[in-house]
Amino acid sequence: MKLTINEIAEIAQVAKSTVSKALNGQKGVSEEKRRQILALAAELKYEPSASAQALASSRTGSIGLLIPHEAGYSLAGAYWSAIITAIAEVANARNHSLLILTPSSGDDVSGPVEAVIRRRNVDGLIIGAEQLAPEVTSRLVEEGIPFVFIGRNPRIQHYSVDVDNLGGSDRLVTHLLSSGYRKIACLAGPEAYLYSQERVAGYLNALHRAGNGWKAVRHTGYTSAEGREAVAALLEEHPDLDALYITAGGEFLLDCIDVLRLSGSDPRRLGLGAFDDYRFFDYIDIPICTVRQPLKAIGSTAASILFQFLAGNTPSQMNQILDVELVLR
Amino acid sequence: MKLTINEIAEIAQVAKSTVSKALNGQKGVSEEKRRQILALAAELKYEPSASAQALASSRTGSIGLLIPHEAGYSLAGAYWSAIITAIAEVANARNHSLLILTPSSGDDVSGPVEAVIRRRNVDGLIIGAEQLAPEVTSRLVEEGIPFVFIGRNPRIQHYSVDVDNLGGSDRLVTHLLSSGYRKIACLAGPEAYLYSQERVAGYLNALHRAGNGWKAVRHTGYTSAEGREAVAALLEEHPDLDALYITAGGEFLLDCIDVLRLSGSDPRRLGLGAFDDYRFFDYIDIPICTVRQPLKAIGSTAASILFQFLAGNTPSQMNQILDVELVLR
DNA sequence: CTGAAAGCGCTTACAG
DNA sequence: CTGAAAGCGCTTACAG
Repeated sequence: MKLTINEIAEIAQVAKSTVSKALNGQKGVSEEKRRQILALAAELKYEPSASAQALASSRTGSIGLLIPHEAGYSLAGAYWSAIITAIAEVANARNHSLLILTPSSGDDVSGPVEAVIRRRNVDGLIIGAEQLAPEVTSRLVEEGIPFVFIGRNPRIQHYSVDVDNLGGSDRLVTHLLSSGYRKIACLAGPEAYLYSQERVAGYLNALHRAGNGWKAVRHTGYTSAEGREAVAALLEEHPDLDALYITAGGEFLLDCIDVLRLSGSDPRRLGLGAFDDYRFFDYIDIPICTVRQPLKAIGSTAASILFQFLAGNTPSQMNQILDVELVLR
Repeated sequence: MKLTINEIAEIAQVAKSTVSKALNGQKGVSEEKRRQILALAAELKYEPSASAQALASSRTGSIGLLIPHEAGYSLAGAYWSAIITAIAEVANARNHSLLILTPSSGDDVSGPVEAVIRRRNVDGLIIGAEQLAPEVTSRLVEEGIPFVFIGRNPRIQHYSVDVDNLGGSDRLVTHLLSSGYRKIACLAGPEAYLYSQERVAGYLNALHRAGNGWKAVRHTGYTSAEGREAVAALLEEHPDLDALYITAGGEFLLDCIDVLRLSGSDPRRLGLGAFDDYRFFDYIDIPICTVRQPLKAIGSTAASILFQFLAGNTPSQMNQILDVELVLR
């Protein structure tokens, strides 16, 4: 049968409340009894029942990662995969479980959030921030469920971990300029996303600083069809462009390369830049410079901030901005 | 405050046991009361507390996915990422949460398993099967915690979802043969892994059926260093090989391609085959034929089998083998 | 069909 | 410091 706190109490000849205090490191137990009880629990390999503890203390011992469904489109699987691993590592170290929450296909993120609020099955949430409606997070605030953003949301001020989109973009475009390209067009993700805006701003900054007058920006959604159309349009409007900076990576980038190839223009002649790095870029026949995001650090930083909240502390900084790395090819 | 079954009972003017039965679809409630209670609960958006339900019923309402840490090496992030998504989808549909379990770095899989046994925080487990020690799963069996394998384990007979490694391998090598290659070497993963053995067997089958006498097999671990060394050794021992079949994909494959390039031999002249497909193979300058695994189906099938167990049913088939798809380039 | 009661395994005031 | 008791929000025999 399951080993409970009652057995421990009986064997140790103390009240179970004493066992509970000893195990949880609370004051009100003599050092001697504490040692005895701790030793006994270790010997018997006792661990408390997660659900009993959760019910009694109203802390579940688990945190949730809420992945917006659309994330699958814009980001390669590698993105969330690396982040999950990093979060799991931190959660492990803190003796917490990691719940993966994701809307049923077709639904938005409010479903899982409402479920979490009602079922009370996590102590806090890490949330992919883009495309989140303010109503959703205000529910979380009402209910006192702490959460941390990965990325930021233009409509919601909240604690977040993000990367230096502006600086990374600026440095990448500066590199393209220093490589001799002068007509660098920018293909960006949805205009509503903060990181799209920032990456475009970095692009414009770099051009401005270099005194480069030629510019062309186009926003697009992340579906294959939209991306292809956008590249085609850019090529048509600016047949003289000599470089293309795409503010996203993954599958989306591959779609763009497809169109470049089909257009008859030789992509190898074009300067190519992208945000998000993949090792396989080393293996394709087109040199492409990228900005690499510190995925593991994003995950572990977000988790650490959440655990600060759970411990009752408020982080000093609202937005944690992590550095990115330029990968030149 | 939290809306509980007591409030529902009070408003509906019935006992809370009646509410519980109505909500859980148990018999012993008049149709009329059931309708009333269900309507009230829906109106008030009542959902039971996960921890209270777990404690009282000793079912947690969540399942766990146990990812062996080493998986990160041998398989690209895409592998588990796709599987997680598929499992989450099924768990969602069944109103269950998905817990991600992974050993702390450096540890093996027994840590999370023992934690699950003691803390009782999942109803069942989906486990990456390779490299699992029989002692670990026998603990699960003792404790009555149901589990399903993804992949199979040579030392443990258990319910599993796997892909047709043998057939896929056979078909791929047969294709290489029909393309005119005659000296096809096979670089396989660790010999202890069942899928390595099966993929090699498929390779040998294809050669044998074609009456092709030339063969060369080498096993290797999945670290970058081991992989590189193995390719180099293969090239040295068999300078006349005209094709290479690598029974794994992802980062490992990229390491192998590195060595081929460095060796001075032109990889474009070589027939190249691999197990596991990635879209970016379309973009590298070496044509490479692959076997594509149905990742989503692996995840959702494993989850379905687990839920069958949880419902008290035993699947008719012990090993579910899913078809793979050849991708020719 | 209906409801009062006990119990799941903990935590947390509270009294001694 | 120590322990008896109540309570967390459910489920599940059990009696009516």
